[in-house]
Amino acid sequence: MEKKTVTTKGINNVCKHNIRAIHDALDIIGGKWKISIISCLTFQSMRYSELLREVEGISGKMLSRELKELEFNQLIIREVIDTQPITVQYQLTSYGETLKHLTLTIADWGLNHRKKIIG
Amino acid sequence: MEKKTVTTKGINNVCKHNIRAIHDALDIIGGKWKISIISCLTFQSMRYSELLREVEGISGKMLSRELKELEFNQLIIREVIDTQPITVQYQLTSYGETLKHLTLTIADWGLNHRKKIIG
DNA sequence: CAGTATCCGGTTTGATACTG
DNA sequence: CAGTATCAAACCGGATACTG
Repeated sequence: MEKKTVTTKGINNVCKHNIRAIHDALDIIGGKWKISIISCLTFQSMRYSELLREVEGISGKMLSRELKELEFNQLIIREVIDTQPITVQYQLTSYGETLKHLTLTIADWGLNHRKKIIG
Repeated sequence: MEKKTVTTKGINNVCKHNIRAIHDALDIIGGKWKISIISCLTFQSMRYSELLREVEGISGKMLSRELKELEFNQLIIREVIDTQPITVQYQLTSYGETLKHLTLTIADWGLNHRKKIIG
């Protein structure tokens, strides 16, 4: 029951605890493009081809793969619209919207970082 | 000057703008382990071997590689302590500490996510 | 202790061509 | 339009052995 030992253990537990939580989060949103896609859909729902244009650098293969995973994890909904030819609209679920704060936090930091290194 | 056009362009610009910012951020903190390492060092500075224990699953090779990159980007400081044998202490820079909010946000979401899927 | 060097299989990713 | 199939290249990352 020595105080220092208890404190250290306390910190280490918080640390491991957080790492586990981070790991859980990154399992879902940790891909190379997922945060970007979610961020996009935060502003408005979009079609496949729109996302392809908006998410700079992503290939079609990667986009459909990442979308599939996001859908599987119930962060987005895929809606097929019966036009000719068909179009597909992607939108965040309400669960996906719980990531809004997270994506904004990352974007904020990235913006400040760019300011810092580019000046 | 039609209103709808202006609005749409505005949204798209915000979208691309955010994606660029996210991309900038992920360049720095997007590795498999970086957020976890930073989260760890948020609580206290640590030695190499302590990090190896705390960051579950990481290998020595990956840890030193990630630490090198974090140091290069001035998020952490590596301090060699002249014991016998030498020990090395890693700590966040004040710039690295600007990531505190971000890591907590991710950990929070991950925690809630675990609650959701495990119940 | 705190790493580095090497080997090597597995995964990720891009380019391109193709489909309904 | 919204994808899928296939191949090849690049990268990731573990195990092991080694160094100062």
